[in-house]
Amino acid sequence: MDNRALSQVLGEIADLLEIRGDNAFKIRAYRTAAETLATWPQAVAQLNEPQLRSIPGIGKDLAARVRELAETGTCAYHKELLEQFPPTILDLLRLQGVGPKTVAMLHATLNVKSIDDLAAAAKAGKLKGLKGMGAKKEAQILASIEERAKDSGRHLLSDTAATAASLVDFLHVHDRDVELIPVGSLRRGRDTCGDIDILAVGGQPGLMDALISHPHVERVLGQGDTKSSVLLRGGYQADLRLVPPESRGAAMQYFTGSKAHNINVRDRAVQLGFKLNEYGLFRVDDDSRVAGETEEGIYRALGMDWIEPELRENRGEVEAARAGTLPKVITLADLRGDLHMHTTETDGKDDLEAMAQAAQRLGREYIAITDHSQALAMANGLDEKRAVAHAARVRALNGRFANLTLLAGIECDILSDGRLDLSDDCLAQLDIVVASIHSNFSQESPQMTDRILRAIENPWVDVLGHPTGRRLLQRDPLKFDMSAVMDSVSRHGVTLEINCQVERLDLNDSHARAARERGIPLVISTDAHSVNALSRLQWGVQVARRAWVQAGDVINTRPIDEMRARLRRNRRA
DNA sequence: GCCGTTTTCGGCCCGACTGTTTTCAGTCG
Repeated sequence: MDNRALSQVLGEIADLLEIRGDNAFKIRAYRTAAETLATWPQAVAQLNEPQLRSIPGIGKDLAARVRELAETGTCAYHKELLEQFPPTILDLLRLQGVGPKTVAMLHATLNVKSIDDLAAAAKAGKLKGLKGMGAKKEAQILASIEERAKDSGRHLLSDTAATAASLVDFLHVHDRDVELIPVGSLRRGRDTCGDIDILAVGGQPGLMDALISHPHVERVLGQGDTKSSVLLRGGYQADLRLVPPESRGAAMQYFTGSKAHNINVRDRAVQLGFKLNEYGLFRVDDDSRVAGETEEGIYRALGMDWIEPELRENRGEVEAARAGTLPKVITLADLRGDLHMHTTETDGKDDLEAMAQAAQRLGREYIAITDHSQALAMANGLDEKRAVAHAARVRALNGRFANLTLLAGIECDILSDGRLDLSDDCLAQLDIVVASIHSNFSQESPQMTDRILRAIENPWVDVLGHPTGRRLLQRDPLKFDMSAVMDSVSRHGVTLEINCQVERLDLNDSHARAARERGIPLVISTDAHSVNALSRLQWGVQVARRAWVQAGDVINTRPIDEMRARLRRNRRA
């Protein structure tokens, strides 16, 4: 069992305990353990009991549950809870505005067991009239069910990548020599992925049996000599295709997509008297093979430069590839610093020194410590006095970590009316201010637009953090006029963030591209709340690459002095 | 269920907002 699978079971136990109305601190213990294990750097299933107990938040009981899961693949306690509530009831908790109490009440009174049950009850008007429910609540529930339906069957990019990687590892045990290449939306780096497509170059048909024997396979959707599909635990569909070496490039090109990109490329092939399919590029008149072993060969034969997978969305890349004007997109190695992270001073899991040490180990040249401001009371946000004192502690660490500079910043809340949560006087004393929205998400567009514009006008705002507030597969972006906001940040020299939290990836690719085209500076930051999360920069880079972003567009690719000179507070004439 | 130079019990970040109420329960982060 990998760490994510273990973490998922513990998380489900927490959810079920919550629905059952169990002890809140016990629930929290399971929840924090789930979070810790999900990103733990070692394979947790390989650890023995004392090693497990040395992990913070894992005690006697949780260590035993983890050992049980590692050894048997299941856990009696989890099963016992699932006998009280069907597993589909957990989906209800993911609905915006529906929590454990509501789920328990709906289950007890209307025998609601799934999202479908709830939708039917809401449509029949059975919710209003129940304790604590009115017409508004019923409408809100229906709306969030609709929001969810849009995303059904999709998964976060990072989860998909991890699942694909574990599948590849598993298949390699059965055939060490086969080359396994994940393609599809995963290779294109989309923020969410529908299914997992893996090419097996030069593999033997026995590989199909191996796939089907994977312990996470719930159902075999189809099995043939060259293609098999399975449904994995967690709702992933995975397709494995055997490809002969001479078709390697053609298959990669074909199965990486996107569909729209491929249509455009095939159209180009037809114009030139070729036929392009997953086996190769062929001349129409005599069916002779022109290319197919490599993607480069195919694109070259079509008079194009090779196109980075992230760009293959038919957003002008085919034309640019023909003209030789494709961008040299940013890579992870281009980034020198990280300008958004939290510590135990507010809601981070690791303290200032630990974060600095980890950043140094990762080779960052500079980091900004940006803990929360006072409006986020539940995160123990900083008031002005604490903000200034915390900044002093951050600056005092400079010199302690070779080749790492620490900047004292804050992630300051944008209040409902657009004022900032701390005074200008306080913000002026810091090195960087990231301004973000964490409350009142449901304002209508005019009000929300005014709110953000007002915040941007504050002279001490350097960066707009996770600008659209979306949470992938959970919450739609805030409603506001993005174009007006981009005009304003452009005028005021404010930087827009690409936030690397895997469920945010905010800005998204198309907004980031629009920003880049307007010359708006970007920053790619982790928003890490723990040491482990500091390595998350790759996901933001993925978004940036899809947005045609080049190293020069991103301020944290610069050496520290140049980066600081680009911050709004240091740009005043 | 975890944790502990206040350690084997008794703590465990908690305020804002919404929709339902007539003083509050539930959700969010």
